[in-house]
Amino acid sequence: MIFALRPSERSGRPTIWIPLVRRIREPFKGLWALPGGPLTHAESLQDAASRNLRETTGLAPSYLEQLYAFGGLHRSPTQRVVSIVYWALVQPTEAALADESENVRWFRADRLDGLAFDHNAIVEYALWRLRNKMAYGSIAYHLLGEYFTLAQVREVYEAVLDRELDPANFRRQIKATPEIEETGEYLQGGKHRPPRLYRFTGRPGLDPDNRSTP
Amino acid sequence: MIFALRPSERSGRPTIWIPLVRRIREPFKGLWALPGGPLTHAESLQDAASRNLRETTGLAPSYLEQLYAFGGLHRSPTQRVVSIVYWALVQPTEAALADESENVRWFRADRLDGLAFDHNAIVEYALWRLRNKMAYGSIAYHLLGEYFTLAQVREVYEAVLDRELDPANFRRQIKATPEIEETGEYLQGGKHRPPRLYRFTGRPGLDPDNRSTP
DNA sequence: ATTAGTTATAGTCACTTTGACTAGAACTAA
DNA sequence: TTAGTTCTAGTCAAAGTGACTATAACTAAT
Repeated sequence: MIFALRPSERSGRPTIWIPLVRRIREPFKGLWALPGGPLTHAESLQDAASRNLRETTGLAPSYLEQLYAFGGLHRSPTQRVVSIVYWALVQPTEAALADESENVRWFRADRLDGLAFDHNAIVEYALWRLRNKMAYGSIAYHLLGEYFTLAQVREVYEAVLDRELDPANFRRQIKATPEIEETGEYLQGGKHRPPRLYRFTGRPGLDPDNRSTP
Repeated sequence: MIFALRPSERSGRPTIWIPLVRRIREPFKGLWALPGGPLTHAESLQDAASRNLRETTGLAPSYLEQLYAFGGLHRSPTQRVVSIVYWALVQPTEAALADESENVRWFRADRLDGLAFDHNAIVEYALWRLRNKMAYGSIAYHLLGEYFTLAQVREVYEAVLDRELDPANFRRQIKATPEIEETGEYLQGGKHRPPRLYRFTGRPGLDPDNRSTP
């Protein structure tokens, strides 16, 4: 499951979107589903997730993490399927490059319905995890480019948490995190005072399965 | 992976222990390993975890949650193995009933070394998750019986976080959580003022894979 | 019966964090 | 030059936290 920021159709403010692929065979032929594919013998779980991501959407994520292993008995009507689901965050520049076609399209993550299999529940759970991680850790920056303004960070938080935040208080909190670095640059071109640009210097935590990989 | 509270050999204060099983065949024959087994076609992931737990140790956990899916290429020297690991908390009364034998024995979770496969790394990760969950959510109570004193809760925190906590401040925090209910009972038999007994009224969150199960 | 020892429990105090709010700074567009 | 907008720095009260003190309530020893 891939999360990316895109401007809302109406307000133009950033919202959370995910790409889905259309099922071209049974079961659930014609319905939209999460991209995915089989695990081969020669690749780790994370490598398989990366590869499937690239093959179906052409995306290379800046953040990739295991979400959950789903293995209920009746997930697919035809056979027993165990899905080890990963979720990714991609930066806007990346997301813009994603292949879009008749069978691959972006949707707003909070307005999905009628997906194949149990994919609606999976998206729900991923959104819940995203909100949790956001409230605690430093993950919002993987949805932005290398340089960003504090207002952009706030918009990410507002999009994910679905509520407005006080600009002054939010700024105070972000500036207290040591991983955010001030740059000398300013974003020009707005119709107002130009905001300072910042940079994220932290590294995402390694997945436990990859810790001992050389 | 099963966590339970047991008194330390030296200090007698509660510490975290897990049961391990001895490998009776190659690879890693003779080494200690986490209990586990195959997933059959007719059971969900959680059911399989429960069953394997019961079959190897005789335990029925009061708390069971998916930990992580491990699928690195070289986890086993003989074949490719993907392990979907669950972790459980059991109450002391339960833990005392566990089968112990030549090939099943309890170990201190923080003093393990030389386990089979990548099981050392898995235990490390589980302990990290346990500490995290403990600091935030209400999970410590699943390691205790139905009734407990606030000092017992504090000892659980101290065992998992591996540091001492101020009794007065800890008490203030716990009493602020609405899920902890005062009972009229007191624990008798100590050589000092008898502490009040409390009860935990919260329910553990459902695993996402089981949400739609009837 | 009294006292010492131990833990339970309540409370104080300084310090930090948080949410609501005010105000000035710095830019663009009219 | 002025109005409009956002950026940015503050203030202030409320709530939470860590260190600490003091009293309550029991048991065991004298």
